Amino acid sequence: MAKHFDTQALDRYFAAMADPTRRAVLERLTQGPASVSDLHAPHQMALPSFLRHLRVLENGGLIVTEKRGRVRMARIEALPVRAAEDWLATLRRQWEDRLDRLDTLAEALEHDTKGDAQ
Amino acid sequence: MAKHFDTQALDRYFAAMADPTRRAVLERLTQGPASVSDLHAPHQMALPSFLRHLRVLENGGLIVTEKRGRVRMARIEALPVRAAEDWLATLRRQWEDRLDRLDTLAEALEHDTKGDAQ
DNA sequence: CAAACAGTTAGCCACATGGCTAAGCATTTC
DNA sequence: GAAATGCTTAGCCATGTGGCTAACTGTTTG
Repeated sequence: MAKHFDTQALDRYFAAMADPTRRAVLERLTQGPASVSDLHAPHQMALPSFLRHLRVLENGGLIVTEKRGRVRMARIEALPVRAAEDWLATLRRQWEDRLDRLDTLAEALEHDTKGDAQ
Repeated sequence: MAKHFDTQALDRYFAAMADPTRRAVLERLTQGPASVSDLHAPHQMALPSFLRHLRVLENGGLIVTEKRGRVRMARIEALPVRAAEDWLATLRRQWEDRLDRLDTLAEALEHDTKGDAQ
C-alpha cells in the first residue's frame, strides 16, 4: 500500500526538470524521437553545453538515447515522469486528507459545543 | 485552452523538490504547520544549514512562514505543487496523445494496406 | 580518399548550492 | 534583569552546475 519512492531517483528527476532548456527538450520529445542536432537547433547555446543537458536528462532516466552511425537519437521515457507526478500527487493527497480531517473536526465542534480543542 | 506555465516559477519549484531534506519538510508539513525547530529536529544537519533549505522552499513559494514572537511557523502552500503536477500531467498527456495517434495510424494501415505513410 | 557532418572530449571560468562554526539578536521565562 | 530559547547573520569551504572554445573521433558522402 505504501508507495515506495527512490529518493535518489527523485533527486535526479526533479533536478533534471528544474531547467527550461531541459523541459523544452522533454516537450519536444513528446512529439516523437529526434536527433541531438534536431533537439539542439532551437536553442542558442553551443552544442557541447546542450549535450550536457541531454546527459542530465539521460542519467536521470527521463530520456533514452541510442547512437546509429554518426547520429544519436533520443526518445522520452515515461516512467520517471510518472514517478515524479506520483510523488507530487501523494503529497497533495496527504495534504488534502488533512484538510478534510480538519473540516470534520470543525463540523464536530459545531454540533458539540464543548470548546476544549485548540 | 493553452496552459500558461511560469518558467522561472517551475525552475524554482522543481529545484526546491530536487532535495530529500526539502521533500521531507514538505511531507511533514502536510500534517500541519510547524515551527522551524520542530521541522529541524529529525534532521542531522546544523540549524543554519537547515534554515537555508526552508528559504529555498519559501522563495520557491512552496511554503509560507510567519514569525510570532521568537518562533517562526511554517505551512505548506498548495498552488506551486499543483503547478508542478500540472506541468508533468500536461507533458505526459501530450506524450500519450502522440502514442494514441500512432495507434490510430497503425490501425489505419492495417485496414488500408497502402504503405505510403512514413 | 578527402571533405563534410554529427557528436564528443578536454579544459577553462563564473556562480550556485550545501554543509559547517561562531557570534549576534530578539523574545520569553525565571 | 539575567539566563535560556529560537532563530538569524556572517563568513568559510568544497563541490556542482551551466556556459564557453578548441581540438578530436568516427561516419557518411562526393
